[in-house]
Amino acid sequence: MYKSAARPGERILAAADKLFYEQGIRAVGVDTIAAEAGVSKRTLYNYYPTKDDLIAAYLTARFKHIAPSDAPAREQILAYFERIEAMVADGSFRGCPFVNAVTEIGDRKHAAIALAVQFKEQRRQWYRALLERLQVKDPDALATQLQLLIEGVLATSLVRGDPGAARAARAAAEVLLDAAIARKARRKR
Amino acid sequence: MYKSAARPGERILAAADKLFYEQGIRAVGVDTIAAEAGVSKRTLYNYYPTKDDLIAAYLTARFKHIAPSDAPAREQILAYFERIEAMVADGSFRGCPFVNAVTEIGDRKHAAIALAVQFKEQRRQWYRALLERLQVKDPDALATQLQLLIEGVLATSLVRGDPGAARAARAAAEVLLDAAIARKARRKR
DNA sequence: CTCGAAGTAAACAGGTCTGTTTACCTATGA
DNA sequence: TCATAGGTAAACAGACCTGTTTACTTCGAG
Repeated sequence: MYKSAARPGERILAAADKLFYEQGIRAVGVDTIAAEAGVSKRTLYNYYPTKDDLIAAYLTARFKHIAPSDAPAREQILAYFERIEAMVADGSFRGCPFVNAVTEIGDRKHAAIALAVQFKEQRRQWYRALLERLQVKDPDALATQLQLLIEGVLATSLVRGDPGAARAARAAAEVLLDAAIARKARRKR
Repeated sequence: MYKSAARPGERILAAADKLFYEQGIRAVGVDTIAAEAGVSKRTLYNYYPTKDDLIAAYLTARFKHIAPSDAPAREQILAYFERIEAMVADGSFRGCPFVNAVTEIGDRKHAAIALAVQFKEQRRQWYRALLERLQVKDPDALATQLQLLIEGVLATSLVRGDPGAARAARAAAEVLLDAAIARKARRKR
């Protein structure tokens, strides 16, 4: 039984996602979101009692876990840089939504800040798990370093939409991986 | 002949710098800046005809060239990570003002975006010059990679004010430097 | 002494924002 | 049939924003 393309709640969230990400959280008003969703403001406030709730819902929805894969760990790690490169190349990239939210929000007690911290840590753990499979010496430290490269690519690509940054980061990640694996091998000898 | 602690124009810029950086460009209104500077709004608009002019002046003032130094190149590079670590540790760090401006502004034709791009490129060239002194194989590529680490540290420290990120980045930079120098040495043999 | 530049204080104009309210509509299930 | 849940449309309240204007003050140079 189809009532419309999607339920109001979903359409609102989709509109918020598009507008918040493309234009920024502070730059977009609730009226604009309601119009984009094809929904009255009354309905929007029925689903999300405040704009802050909508912001939190937007980030929560972006908080996707990465599907586990059996592909080689090294390839999975490097593939992430390639995905960013593709997003930058097609012009749809506007930085990391979580970092942007932290920049825009100011209030450190806003739910969005905690979500951002959690998201980054979840990603770091994802790297760490892959690195453990590679049996590098200090997976935790290397995971942090790889994530620093990722963050660097996100920020750099926001400022200057040049896919070259992602390629450079990928190359740097390879150097770090090789160094960690070589050290391990040396230790093994 | 002292008229007051500082000229109105300088006080306005100092107030704008403090408030824009600490709270964000969009979060701070001109009234607040005028009050902080101890200046009437009329005077503020006399010095900076629009808020955008004030934003541009704020970023231009942040656009400092790094003083040339005779210290060893490698130490100069690593010292930058330590400076960031110190800023994060004392709680005064709120991200890179240029990246924040790009995030907050939206309009790609705003003078602030060009300033941000120039600033990042200027920094990259600074690394490149130092790396040339170290005679690494591809100073340009390595400069980009080091800057990615820097950007990563800035973003990560904004989200989570943990000085550990800066230390991890410093360690990663050392690995990249060592790898580039070792490759060079190997090539020399 | 006086004139003009540069400043203050405060109101105002016109716009936008979040959030509320009012009045109306429409489909569905008992 | 008809009550009701859930929706629309549009006005409204109150805050805040950028930028302008008006009227008044202060102070130094000629």
